[in-house]
Amino acid sequence: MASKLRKQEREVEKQLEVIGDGTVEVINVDELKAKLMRSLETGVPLRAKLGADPTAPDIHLGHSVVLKKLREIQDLGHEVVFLVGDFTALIGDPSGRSKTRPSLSPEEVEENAETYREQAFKILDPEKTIIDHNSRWAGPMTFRDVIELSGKYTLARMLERDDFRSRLDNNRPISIHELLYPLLQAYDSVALEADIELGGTDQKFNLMVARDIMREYGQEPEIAVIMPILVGTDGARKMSKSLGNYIGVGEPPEEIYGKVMSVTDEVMLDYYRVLRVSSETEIAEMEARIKSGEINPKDAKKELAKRLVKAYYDAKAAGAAETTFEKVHRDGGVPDEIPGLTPSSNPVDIVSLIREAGFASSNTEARRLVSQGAVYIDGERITDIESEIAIEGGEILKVGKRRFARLNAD
RNA sequence: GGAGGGAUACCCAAGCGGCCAAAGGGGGCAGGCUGUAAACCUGCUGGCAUUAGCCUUCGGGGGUUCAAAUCCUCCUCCCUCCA
Repeated sequence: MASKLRKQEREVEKQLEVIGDGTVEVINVDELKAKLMRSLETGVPLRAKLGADPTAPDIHLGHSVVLKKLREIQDLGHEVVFLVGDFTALIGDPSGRSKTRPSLSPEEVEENAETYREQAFKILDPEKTIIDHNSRWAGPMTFRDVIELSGKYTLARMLERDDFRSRLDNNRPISIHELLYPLLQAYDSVALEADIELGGTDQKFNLMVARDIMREYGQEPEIAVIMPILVGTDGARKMSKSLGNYIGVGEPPEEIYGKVMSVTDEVMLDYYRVLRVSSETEIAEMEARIKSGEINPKDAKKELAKRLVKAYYDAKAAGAAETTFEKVHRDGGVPDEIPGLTPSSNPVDIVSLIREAGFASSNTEARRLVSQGAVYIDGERITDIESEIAIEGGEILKVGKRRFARLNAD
């Protein structure tokens, strides 16, 4: 009996470690411990929730931080609910910014959600993931229900949120529905009776509200597992699709590889850490070696790029992406696979050729590229805007460092 | 209900009668260098034609003027304050 108990304790400790690894914060660890203990005793898995806003369907490395944690929890045998915020999406824009997002139709939401799911399942185990939609309970809610829900929270507490506080202080607008948002999200947890909710640090406030609201509804508050936010490829702002500084998990291998390579050395180290590509000790060691000059940061970055491609494709794709990258960027060569192009006339003037290849959106831009020395045919730089190119077939048009087309004689 | 502020190119933001295709920054693109699509330096960044030049753009319409992003007027939208 005593040994069984000890075994359980060890299991709980193990799970706590797995869940806590790489997090910024777990609120609250003691409560989590109690939940885990009870789960082991009763054999009922915990239910972990992740809310997904189906407005921007491309899952990127930033999302992967949270999804990966969810997968780990899943692998511990717990239940994972992937909650599509279709109802919230129909209302409009909840977060920060002033710009109103156009409301989406249910069809659009479903379409986005489908893409989202597909990509999320590159990380989550599709067999063990429960998909739900918050319209299921939020839709039938009456105004009366909403008032009741609103009555469980105060403005003062809402204003604890930095975002709201600073907007209020700076005389910037806060619309009412924005105040409702955390409540709605919190209610999702009530409806699901979630044990755990995942989120980035930017979600901390919402997660705390959820805990409070759950208590108000007589439930045990969920555990907030808070993950770090991943910085975008620009190294300045958080990774997000709308900022265009993201690396999508659904992008082609060469693209992922290349984008990782374009990131600064500093961001690279951050990616190693936040994406937990290596263990903390390995990363620390690597960092020291880079500092001492023992390792070239470039090689560390290549390793990162390769591992990430491997995570979303396989080792073969990673190798191929690396080969292509080396060929193009180190050796100034040509990738194996490049799109073909049959010009509308032969010979063609260089400006039309560039435009037909889609490498410039106007003649002026095409001319600019030529005069900047960005254009090559078979490795030979074209500097004369008037150049007429006679095509025999097989010539390689290169514009800039990374845009290629193979020309066909027609 | 009252008073005020604002809308400028991909984004932020100057300009407030001509010298404005419109400062500056960001982003993007290109070149150089390199360790790479890092960092750094330089250039370009409305379109057509590239010689000159022409056309379109400063929330929308209408005006004033030889000439407007800049002045007047109406409209639309956004924000703030007072009530």
